[in-house]
Amino acid sequence: MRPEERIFRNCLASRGLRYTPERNIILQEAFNRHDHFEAEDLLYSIRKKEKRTSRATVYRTLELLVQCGLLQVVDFGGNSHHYEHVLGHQHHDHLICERCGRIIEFTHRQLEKLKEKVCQEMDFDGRSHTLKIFGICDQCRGNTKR
Amino acid sequence: MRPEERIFRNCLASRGLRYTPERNIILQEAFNRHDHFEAEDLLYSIRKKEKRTSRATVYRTLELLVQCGLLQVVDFGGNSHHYEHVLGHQHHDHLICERCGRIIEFTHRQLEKLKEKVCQEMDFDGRSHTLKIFGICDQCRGNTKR
DNA sequence: TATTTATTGAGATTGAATCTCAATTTCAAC
DNA sequence: GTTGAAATTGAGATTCAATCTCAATAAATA
Ligand SMILES: [Mn+2]
Ligand SMILES: [Mn+2]
Ligand SMILES: [Zn+2]
Ligand SMILES: [Zn+2]
Repeated sequence: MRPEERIFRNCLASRGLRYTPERNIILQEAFNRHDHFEAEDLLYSIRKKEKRTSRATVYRTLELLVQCGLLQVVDFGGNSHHYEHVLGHQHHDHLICERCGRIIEFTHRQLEKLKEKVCQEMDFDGRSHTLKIFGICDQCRGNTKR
Repeated sequence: MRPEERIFRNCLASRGLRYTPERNIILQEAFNRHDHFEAEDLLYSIRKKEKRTSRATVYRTLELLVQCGLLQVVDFGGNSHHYEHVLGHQHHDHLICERCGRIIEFTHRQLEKLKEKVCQEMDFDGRSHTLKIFGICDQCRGNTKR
């Protein structure tokens, strides 16, 4: 059994909820993807495969997947939420190209330290963070520096 | 003349646009505030003072104020945009208390350096960034550490 | 004054997200 | 395998911020 399925089953069971066919379809579709995606996209993909699932169930299930720690909402400033995998991905932040919209992931160990320092100085109990850097990606600059 | 008014007038003039009474009211109201605010709040405040202004004009004018560099959109993850002053405020980032919703501003000079480093390593021309740290504020922890 | 151009506002529209509730499914107990 | 309680689903209604439409109005210009 795929690890995400086991986790989802366990999480649901521990809350007295059921692993239904609809939830299975949505889980599969969410983990077939390997980029950031939107709820409406997911719904569209599922319907294209003639698997009928309601919009309400998609939204409800994505919320459950977030609660179970399998997915995460990530906000790129548009008018809709985006989701990404948590399972199998370490924490990372994002570069966002303002010209082509490309999203590039990165991690930087110093950022974690800096976060600790800021929290200490501000007497804040920081639990999580998001850093987004907006600019122009290398492709859009035609691979010329600056 | 208040500096924000001069800037707004100049910016509008340079684009062949007019400084109207409605735009004046909205500018004033936006700069009376000294925290993060939403378009609907602003509209409500204006109407409470019996100054009739349409929702469309408020949204349109806020957009102009952003384009003129007087305001900035800042996203706290809710379902609506928030605005904050740019004029008279240096760049800063935000701590967001997940219990009481309080927004705390901070600046940290190392963050700018780190951003430069990340951009260099990733071959990305970074123009701006936002860092949000989510957690629990000192007040919500009852002023006890951790 | 006449003409052009920008602006406004009431209301319609969009679109993501949520809600409602009757019908259906699931599961455990008998 | 029948029964009943509890969870789940889906079609469609609803919400809400934000945007759009377009006729009426105001301001600038000739
Ligand atoms: Mn990501
Ligand atoms: Mn701020
Ligand atoms: Zn790009
Ligand atoms: Zn707090």
